[in-house]
Amino acid sequence: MAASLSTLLDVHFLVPQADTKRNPFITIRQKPNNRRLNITCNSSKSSSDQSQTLFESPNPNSPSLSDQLKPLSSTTLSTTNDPHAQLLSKPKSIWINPTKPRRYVLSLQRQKRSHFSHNPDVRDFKRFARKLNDSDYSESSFMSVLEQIPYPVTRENALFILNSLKPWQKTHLFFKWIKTHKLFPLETIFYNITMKSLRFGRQFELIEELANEMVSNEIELDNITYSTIITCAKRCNKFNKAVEWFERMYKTGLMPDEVTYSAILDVYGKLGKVEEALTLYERGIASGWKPDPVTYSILAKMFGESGDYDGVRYVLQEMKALGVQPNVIVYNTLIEATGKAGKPGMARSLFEEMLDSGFTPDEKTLTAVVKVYGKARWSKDAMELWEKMRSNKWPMDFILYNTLLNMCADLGLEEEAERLFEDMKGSEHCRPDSWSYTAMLNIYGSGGKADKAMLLFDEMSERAIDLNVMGCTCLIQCLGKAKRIDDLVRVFDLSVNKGVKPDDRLCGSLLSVVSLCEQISDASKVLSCLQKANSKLVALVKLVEEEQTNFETLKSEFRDVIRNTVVDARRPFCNCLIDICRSRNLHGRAHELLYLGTFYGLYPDLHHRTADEWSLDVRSLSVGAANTALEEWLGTLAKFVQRNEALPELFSAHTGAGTHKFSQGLANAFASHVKGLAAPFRHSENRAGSFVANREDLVDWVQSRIPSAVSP
DNA sequence: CTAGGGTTAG
Repeated sequence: MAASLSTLLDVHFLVPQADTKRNPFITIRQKPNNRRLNITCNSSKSSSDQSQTLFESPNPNSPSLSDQLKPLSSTTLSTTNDPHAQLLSKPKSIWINPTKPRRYVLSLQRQKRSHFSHNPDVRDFKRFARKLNDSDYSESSFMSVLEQIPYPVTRENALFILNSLKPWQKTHLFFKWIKTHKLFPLETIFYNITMKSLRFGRQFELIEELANEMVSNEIELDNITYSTIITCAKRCNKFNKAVEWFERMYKTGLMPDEVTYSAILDVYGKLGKVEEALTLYERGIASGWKPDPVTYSILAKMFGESGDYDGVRYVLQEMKALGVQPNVIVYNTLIEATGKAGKPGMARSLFEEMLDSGFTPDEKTLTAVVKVYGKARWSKDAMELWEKMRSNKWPMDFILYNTLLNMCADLGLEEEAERLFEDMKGSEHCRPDSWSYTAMLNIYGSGGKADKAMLLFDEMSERAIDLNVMGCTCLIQCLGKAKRIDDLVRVFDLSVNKGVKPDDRLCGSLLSVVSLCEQISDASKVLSCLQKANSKLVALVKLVEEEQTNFETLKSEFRDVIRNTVVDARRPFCNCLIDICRSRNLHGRAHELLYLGTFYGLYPDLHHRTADEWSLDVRSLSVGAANTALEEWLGTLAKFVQRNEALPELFSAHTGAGTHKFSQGLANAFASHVKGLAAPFRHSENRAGSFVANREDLVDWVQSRIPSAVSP
């Protein structure tokens, strides 16, 4: 793929670069983040990441900036060879410099479609098409029905049938039938219609076969052919093929129109090649193209995928500059993109602007907005939105319902979720599915409502809705917290028997229950579940609990388990192991595990030091791990005090403010631990979720405890 | 899906 940019820029476009200096229209608009300066070949990173490449030496495979900016006149087609040369005389568009011949990367006129007329006998053919569609799948029975085709089989009738058939196999068979019977010459449109059907079946190989057949039979490939090929390749994730056919189009001298052009723009977007897409876009603009909303939807989606706020702003700015009005889809994409870029306020104003412009939001709009509000923890806005949805009778679908439920789970809105869930049960088209149940189990799990969770579990069996692995994880967490170990074992065994494949998160959940078990007998019941899912992890637990275990053995087994664990579950595993140690009074082992976790990079942001302040951030730690980390830290500080080394004015520990309704635990546990140690940390008044101590108090405290060491 | 491009869920 790395070659595409250079080929597009240097060979196939065969056009001079837009003169942005002389072009008053372009110069007023800024590319996001000065993108011009950091063109990279594989720009899948976000714009902020890309800034790192700003001063690096250029990739030898990618054209240098000056290469890209130099006029390509030496390699271009001459003006007179340009099939669209007449466009050069396009009268006084303000941004076209009339003294400078301009080359075009796309045709400003969309390919016209010839519409085929309906015959009087279309009714017969309609009936016959239905018969073919109802026929058996096999080639032989399709062909036997086909023998009864009404007459005359004119070009129009054949096109009508071709257009009506599905699935793709039947379209393809009928196409071959037309070909063998040679009733009339196969024009481009026959190929185009057939390819479209093949695209539904994602049959890229067959499409390519037809395209090559067109080339060898000298049947013209037009913009419709190319855009169909390109979008099929895209849907089959054959992006290199999409680019290849786009380049082939230029080679044959055919200009893409805006449909084909935006199709390839989307290919670059899907590849995360932001620079390339922008270059294409700008060259289109420089050709005098006024893109339609589809193009901006593609660009907005691309920026949304990388969470690029500057990019989203660029899209808005461009639309405004060119006077393109967004439609519902563009608004949907923009709202989604601003949400992903972490700008909920912007997303909300876009939504309001959309309503003010008289648009009715659809399911996708509302799903996007709900996600934004949930992520931003804007419960009030979310609930107001829900009321509006009901009173305006805006459309709902089950994805929107499930998104609302997930949002309630994130915000801890149990009653609201229950109301929604009841709504779903009473609805015709949005009955709760396994995702809905998972969201409810999540809510009950976080809220410690084991009874309600078990009722749902039973209800799922009655309704034959499968519990998925996440639902199982939530339920197990919930039952573990409620100390209902026998129910937990029953749920686990039933789920596994029904085909739930335990993943690392589920194992983490079981492990955390082990740390909560006060009775050895309970712990061993849970461990026997874990044994079936991850026996190595159980072996590690045994090793951790065994006082005789030497550190090197622990280290190598720990590394082994962590290496075979998905990244997201690694820190939770270590947290739980530490909690197990703390609950078994194995404090030394807990410190060893914290050391190993830090050593293997599971706690990368635990410590921060500036000249004025040293801080400890335990927000991603469990209670036991946080306490262990605090002890470790105080021990280190004590050594500093004893050695009379330079200390900052302020010390702080961050436990998080617990914005989540159910997540107050860490701060409370931390406070009581601090109290137990009589350490001089106090809740910070101006920083929620932080404990602070000043140097003087801390030094006094350490000295009062000397010579007894603070930490092991 | 009436020859071609864009949007929704842990």
